[in-house]
Amino acid sequence: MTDDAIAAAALLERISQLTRTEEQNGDLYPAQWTVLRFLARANRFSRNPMAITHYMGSTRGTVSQTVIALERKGYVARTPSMRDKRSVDVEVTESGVEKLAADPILKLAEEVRSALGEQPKQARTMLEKILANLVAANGGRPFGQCRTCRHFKPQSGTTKGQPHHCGLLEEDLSETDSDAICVEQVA
Amino acid sequence: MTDDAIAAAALLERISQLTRTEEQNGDLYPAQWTVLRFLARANRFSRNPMAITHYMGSTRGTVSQTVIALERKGYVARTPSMRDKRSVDVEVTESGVEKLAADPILKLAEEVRSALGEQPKQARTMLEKILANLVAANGGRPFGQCRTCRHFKPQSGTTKGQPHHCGLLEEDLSETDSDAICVEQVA
DNA sequence: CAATTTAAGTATCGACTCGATACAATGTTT
DNA sequence: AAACATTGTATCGAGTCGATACTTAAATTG
Repeated sequence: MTDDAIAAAALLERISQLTRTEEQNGDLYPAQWTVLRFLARANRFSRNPMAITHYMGSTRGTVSQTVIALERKGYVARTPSMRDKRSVDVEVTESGVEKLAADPILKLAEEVRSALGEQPKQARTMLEKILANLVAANGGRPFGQCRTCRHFKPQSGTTKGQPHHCGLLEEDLSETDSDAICVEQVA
Repeated sequence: MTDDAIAAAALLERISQLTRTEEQNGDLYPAQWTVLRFLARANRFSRNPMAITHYMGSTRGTVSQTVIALERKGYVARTPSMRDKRSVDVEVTESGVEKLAADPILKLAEEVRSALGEQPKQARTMLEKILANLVAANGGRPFGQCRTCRHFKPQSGTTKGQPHHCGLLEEDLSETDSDAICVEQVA
């Protein structure tokens, strides 16, 4: 009865193993791809080493090294944070954006599409559920879209400029930030 | 339209990343778990470094090191192969079997089960399709069950002892070997 | 408000991963 | 018998990863 679940877990492992070794063909390592990808999708409150650490379930030391390696390769830039002088803002450079156009994850997405035909939505829903459970079981953070957060306060169309607001950080939110994923997001 | 496929690929990546870091809590590294797990499921023609290399999509050198590390830790034993003097048979020891009882993949299986309720079969089927595509696209080997192979020749119940036979390797097959996965398996 | 505690980031260590290369020994072809 | 291919190992360099120690800055507490 639990056979299917174990088989599914084993398949998940093998798919990730094979994808991982494929990712290694290039000048970026798997962990570096993960960080670059994350930074491209994260809002401005989340583009720092600590948020990356929470996202990856890793440790500060490891993430620090990975970010330094990415900076050395020219794909990200680090600048001291204004909000918190202990912290560092990590931004994807133009070179990094170009690199992401050849993200190996796109190849995996192609496999998913050709394997599942026109129903990749089911796969997405299924994997989202598994991830949610995994995160909940390990005290991790969901990193959902800012717009779907409990602290997200949309403002009426009467105000121009920065229409939305975060009730937790007490900061205004651009449309871009609202669409991106956030460390602090709570459903 | 391709959004769901990309999202699914990203979820696959994140699930594997988080699972991976969890696996590291113990005296075995992710690659070592993969090898130990594989050896426990592989038939006798597949319990050698070269088969492991094909399974993981890795290289001989890397696998060699991982197997040596596992031997040092006492979870596998290496003996020269009779069939091919260049080759080495790698067997899981009793200690290795005990270790596998605490396989972290069982925890992932638990997440899959609790996330998907009583329909983990759909997840299994879906992931099997994705893996098949991934393997086909990269010239890898499927590592299916020996019994489902093109070269598998079941013998009638009249003969006792070794009832089945492999037409490729011209070797008799026990029930255990027939149920296990094989490097040479072809659908 | 000063003292203590907590948090963010970095540096370093040791074991491991991983591709690449080189090499020895054995199999396979020709 | 000679040329070629395959299996496994050793070694190198860059990276990963948890652990530990340390610095600086923020948050708590008295």
